[in-house]
Amino acid sequence: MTNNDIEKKWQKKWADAKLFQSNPDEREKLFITVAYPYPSGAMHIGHGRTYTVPDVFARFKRMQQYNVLFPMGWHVTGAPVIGIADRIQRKDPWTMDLYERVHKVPKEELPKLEDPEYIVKYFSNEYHDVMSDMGYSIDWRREFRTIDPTYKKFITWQAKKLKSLGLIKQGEHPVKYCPNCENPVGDHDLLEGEGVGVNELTLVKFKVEDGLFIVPATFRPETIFAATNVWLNPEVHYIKVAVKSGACEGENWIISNEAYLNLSNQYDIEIIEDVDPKPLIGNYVENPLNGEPLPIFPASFVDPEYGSGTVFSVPAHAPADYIALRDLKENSELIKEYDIADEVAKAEPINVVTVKGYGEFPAKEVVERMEIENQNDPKVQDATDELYKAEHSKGYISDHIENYAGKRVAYIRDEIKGDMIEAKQADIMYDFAERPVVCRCGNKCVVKIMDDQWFVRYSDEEWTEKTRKLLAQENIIPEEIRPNFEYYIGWLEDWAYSRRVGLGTRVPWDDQWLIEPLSDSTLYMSYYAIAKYLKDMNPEDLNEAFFEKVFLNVDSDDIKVAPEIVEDIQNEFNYWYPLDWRLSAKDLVGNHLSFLMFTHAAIYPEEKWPKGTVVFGMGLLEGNKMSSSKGNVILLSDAIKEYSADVVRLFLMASAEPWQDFDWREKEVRGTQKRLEWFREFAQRVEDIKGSKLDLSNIEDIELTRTIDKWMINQLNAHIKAATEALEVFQTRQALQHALFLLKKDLDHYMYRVKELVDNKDPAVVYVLSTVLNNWIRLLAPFTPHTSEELWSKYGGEGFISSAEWPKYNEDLISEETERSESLVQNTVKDINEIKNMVGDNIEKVHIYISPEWKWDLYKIANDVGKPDIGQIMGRAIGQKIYDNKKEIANVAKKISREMTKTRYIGKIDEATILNDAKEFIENEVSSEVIIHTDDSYDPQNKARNAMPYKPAIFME
RNA sequence: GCAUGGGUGCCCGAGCGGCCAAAGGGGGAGGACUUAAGAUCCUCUGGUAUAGGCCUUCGAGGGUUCGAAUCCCUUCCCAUGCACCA
Repeated sequence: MTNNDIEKKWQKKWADAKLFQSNPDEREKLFITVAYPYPSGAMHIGHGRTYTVPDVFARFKRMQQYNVLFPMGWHVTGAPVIGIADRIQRKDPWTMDLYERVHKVPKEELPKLEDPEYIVKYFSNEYHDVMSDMGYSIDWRREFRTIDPTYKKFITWQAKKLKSLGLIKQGEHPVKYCPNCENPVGDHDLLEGEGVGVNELTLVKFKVEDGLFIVPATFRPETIFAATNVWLNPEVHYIKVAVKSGACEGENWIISNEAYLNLSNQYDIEIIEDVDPKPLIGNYVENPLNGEPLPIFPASFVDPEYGSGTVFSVPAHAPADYIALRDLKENSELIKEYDIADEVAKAEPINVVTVKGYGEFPAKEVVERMEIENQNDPKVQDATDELYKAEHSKGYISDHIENYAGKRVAYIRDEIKGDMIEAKQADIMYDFAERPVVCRCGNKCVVKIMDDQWFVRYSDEEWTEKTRKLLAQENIIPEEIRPNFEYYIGWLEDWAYSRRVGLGTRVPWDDQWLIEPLSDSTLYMSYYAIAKYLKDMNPEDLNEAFFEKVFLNVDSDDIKVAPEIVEDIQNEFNYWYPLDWRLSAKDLVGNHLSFLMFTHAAIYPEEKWPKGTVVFGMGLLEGNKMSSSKGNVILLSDAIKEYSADVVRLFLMASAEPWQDFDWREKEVRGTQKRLEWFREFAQRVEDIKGSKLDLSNIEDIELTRTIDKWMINQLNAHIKAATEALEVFQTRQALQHALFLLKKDLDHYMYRVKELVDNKDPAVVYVLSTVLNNWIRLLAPFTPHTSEELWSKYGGEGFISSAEWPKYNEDLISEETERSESLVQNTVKDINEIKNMVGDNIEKVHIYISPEWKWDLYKIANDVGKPDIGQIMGRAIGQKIYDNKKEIANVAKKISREMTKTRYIGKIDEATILNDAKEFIENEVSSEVIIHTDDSYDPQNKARNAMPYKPAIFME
């Protein structure tokens, strides 16, 4: 039988025994969930880690005899699969290749992926199968997809509930939008411009004449104080538009024809006529902030696509403006053409921002330092980036600017913007941070303001406060990310609740919209508790009254489900809730995990609030970021075939703590595999050593006398303790360090120490090894359940190991004294060999001198004093008359003072017995005869006086 | 830029006031076993030292302390997130 076969065998046995089907009972419950996957591709080892952590924890808690519920569902709502299906339909080569080669979809299945619903069905089935192959202890009766009619009913209730609480409202919001498709577009729908942000710009109104404005857009409204002129590009097609409604109603603006596309999606504007820029050049506009007249100049760098296609010039602080002005001053032809000689001559940079490291005109400095040739030099962008960054982070408004002087640029910007909007001197517009942004249909995208969008009001103060309280009561693992949660909960603005495209549930009161997919995943852990009942019910019966009763115990005449069934369902919910642990990836802290907290805080009473959150790190593959789209992944199903589920689980759990990034390195996975094989062989070896059938449920108890045997049991107990404590807080790596690696190291050491006894079936050794194995199989069961089941059944364990009792440690069997005894032996061997190396090897006898009683007394005194204070130690030692040679006491006290910073005092240990116990071993290790002295009757070189507690003196001859 | 986390030996990574020249793995060197290879086990892997010692090291600089990889300040560098979406 291969390992894969063995694993399959146990998975079937677990399923047949319904081992992981959890129902309410008398035991203490534990409810753990992990963010359900969005199955748009095959499961890879990164996902493997995510779902193995809760399984390990669930199995651990189950062995501690908790009633554990670990369910799973499929988040299939959202837009990505729509795009994927579309690309498959178009036979987009990159997508086809990705799904055939990376996700390994069989050729005959591939065409079927044209249907988005088929995609999620296909991959959620794939996930289900791989999760089973991994041996996850999931209660599959509660499995669902988020487009199941019953689930949609649940979401409908949730939506209405939030709305009735006043937490959903309608509003406006800028989105990436394709005018051709007439739809908002997500990043995955773009051909170009993925990840490009939408920036908020200030549209500043420079008056040309009453009611007519040139409206340049800027990131830096504070620089308006230093404007010297306005730029128009003579080669650009400008138009005049009328604003038909809103705060700017009745105004006419001059913008570029290209800007119209974007701006018309944000303002209610209408084109009046074309505008020839040339006659405008040389005319004046009015600076809204200070009423200064500013001339209009020509510039070729003005991009008609960005903002409004016009620019106001700040030569002191904007490199492009500085160069454009310099170019213009040198271009007599242009000056003549537009007859602007006086104006150009007068135009000089004006300072507005003071920034450390720069003088009065930073733009001039940067341009000159970078040796920028002219306004079309690509280095202009670098110069701009540098200066914008510096002025934003370190700049202050200069002293001559009224009202704002001395304020930090970073803080004052929004204030200036707000003041100007209030005074109708400016307004807001949005534009992309980078271009181009192209929809998959091939058209350029714009920023559109959607004004009938629904929002969840996460900005609501009262709600935020309640959520903060929820957070404060929660366990967060790792604790370090709690500040992140605090930050996000405070920072979250209103969240767009509705979308136009994708799979999902309709907004109940406005069915042109779908509920945004992150918003249908904020309360669904409750659904797991009851999913097994709902599966076979008529969705039409699941009205709001039903959910109100089940979750909130609100009575109603409208409930259509039979009362006794409702009661069962309600009881089950009340049994499992609140959720004990929620697990999810790091990148969901700022949205999903926070939303979950918000929603629970809003809908449920405090006793139903979640109790713990665990956040995951990411996965690396041989040191590189894992990414399906780049093909840099290993599918979990392949890894299972190659190494077996237990090896994959073991590696994923051992290589990093859940919240750290793990790195899948083939070499180390092989190492893990060998380790597990070693463990299987070890079990067999114990039986071989025993020489008869090993029966783990019937280990003959015997009294241990040898130090080394006690030491091994001591180590076992210490490792059980450490592993247990680590697992309680999800430290899978730490737990495995003890439960596998360090325990193995100790066992290796033990076997080495007792190698002479192993052949004689020494009863103490057999007892120790059987006890170790008995505990060890159980210790590893959460991590390698299949291997543990196999060994457990093979060597006489009772029942399934999955429900066996978690090893208990005996605190009395863990003592520092025992630990120190063995290190005394080890250190002595080490010291002897070290000296031997230096002295040469014509050594026949090694004499070991043990520290006399009075030195132990002195050590104790030194320890009581607690500081290397020789005077005080001496005083007490003499007072207690521990020894009559004061000079010798002083010498030793000095040594102890130094030593005690390195070796902690744990009380006296019986060094004579310990060393005599290990005499044979030491002799073997140092290949000489060893004589252990408790006095200095034979001490030709006067070495015995070097003997110190925990460190015997050594003499060789 | 803002927020959070982090910089440790050849590499990955633990440690977070004194048992720290620093766990554990990987890699490397040597040894045992074996006809040999592999597997396994043992030892070593900062420098130096003919009696168990000494010296230097935990991004850089400064400080607190009898004592700092660990605490405080300054500084440099790296990772992640910053939203309409899984």
